[in-house]
Amino acid sequence: MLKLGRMIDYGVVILSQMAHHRDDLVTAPGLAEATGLPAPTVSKILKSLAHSDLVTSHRGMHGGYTLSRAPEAISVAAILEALEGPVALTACVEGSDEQCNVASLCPIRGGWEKVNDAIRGALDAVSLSDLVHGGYDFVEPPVEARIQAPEQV
Amino acid sequence: MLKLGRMIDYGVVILSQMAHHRDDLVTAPGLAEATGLPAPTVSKILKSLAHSDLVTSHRGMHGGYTLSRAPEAISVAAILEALEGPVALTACVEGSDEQCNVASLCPIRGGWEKVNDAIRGALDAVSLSDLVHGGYDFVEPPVEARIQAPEQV
DNA sequence: CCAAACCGCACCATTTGAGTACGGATTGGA
DNA sequence: TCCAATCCGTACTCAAATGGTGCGGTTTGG
Repeated sequence: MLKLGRMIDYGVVILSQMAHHRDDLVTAPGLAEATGLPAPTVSKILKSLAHSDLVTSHRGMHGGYTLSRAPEAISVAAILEALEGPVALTACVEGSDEQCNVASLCPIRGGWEKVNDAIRGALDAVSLSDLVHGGYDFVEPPVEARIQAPEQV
Repeated sequence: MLKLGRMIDYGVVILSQMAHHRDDLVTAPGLAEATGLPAPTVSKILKSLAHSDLVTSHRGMHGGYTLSRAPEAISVAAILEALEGPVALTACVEGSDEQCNVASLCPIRGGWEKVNDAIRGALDAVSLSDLVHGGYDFVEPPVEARIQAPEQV
């Protein structure tokens, strides 16, 4: 499967939305309404993004968030690491000493890092603006048309 | 994080072990003992691998498994798909119609497939023999030295 | 006819992740 | 001076996916 969490997806949606208000200061509730995502979740994601300096937060009464960099300078890898930590395919790979008990006999560990790297590279090559495809004007849909309605069936 | 399940890891260990007994017919319990992985799990994994024709099963009394192809011809992507299904980073990507309720406003969907593809490519470029690194002779460790002991603290 | 192996399902438990809630800190305006 | 809007951070709960196990069945060789 190799699926990544929903947060990443949300993050991209939020960021792409922000990319269209590049100069404005957008608030978390505002983004929630604009995207149709649940407000607390949006807030949570924005905080994580702020920690990685993908967005800048402004506190106080007329606070909000702005993009820290141009959309072209934000890679999928960066978003991924901001929201779910570094890429680590298996337990063996990252900063684990004896996590992988099979590791002693596991000649593969080094190999995984290779795969790990290949994927990170692929992820790093795609930017936010690549995702929104450039020249796509983000048709503002009627807000009430898409409440969250998380899952069905 | 983008981590993939333990099954993949186990699968690679098992397959690499099999690669060293290319001509022999190895049994599931035998592999379990050789790798230190729990026997039922090994059996389960082998069954999945057999479904994808990565290994061939031989039933009956002196049954067992053999590799179906050369280790160089087995990609990480193949193993991944055998054990955890196709690569699908987000809910939007694969065969979902209205799964992604945000999809109507989501100009990103096409973009994800691009990322998806990049990753699949990266995964496809690494073969089993790349992982075991060739020329690594898989030092047979003392069996009792490594029970599973999944996690600690 | 029996034993050794694979087969396939269904089941349980643990872990992970998503989502929520609440109290706190900061800033600008009334 | 006070208040309201906003971000901040932690902790908690709930649900779903994952890993792991068990059991009855089928095949095949001795």
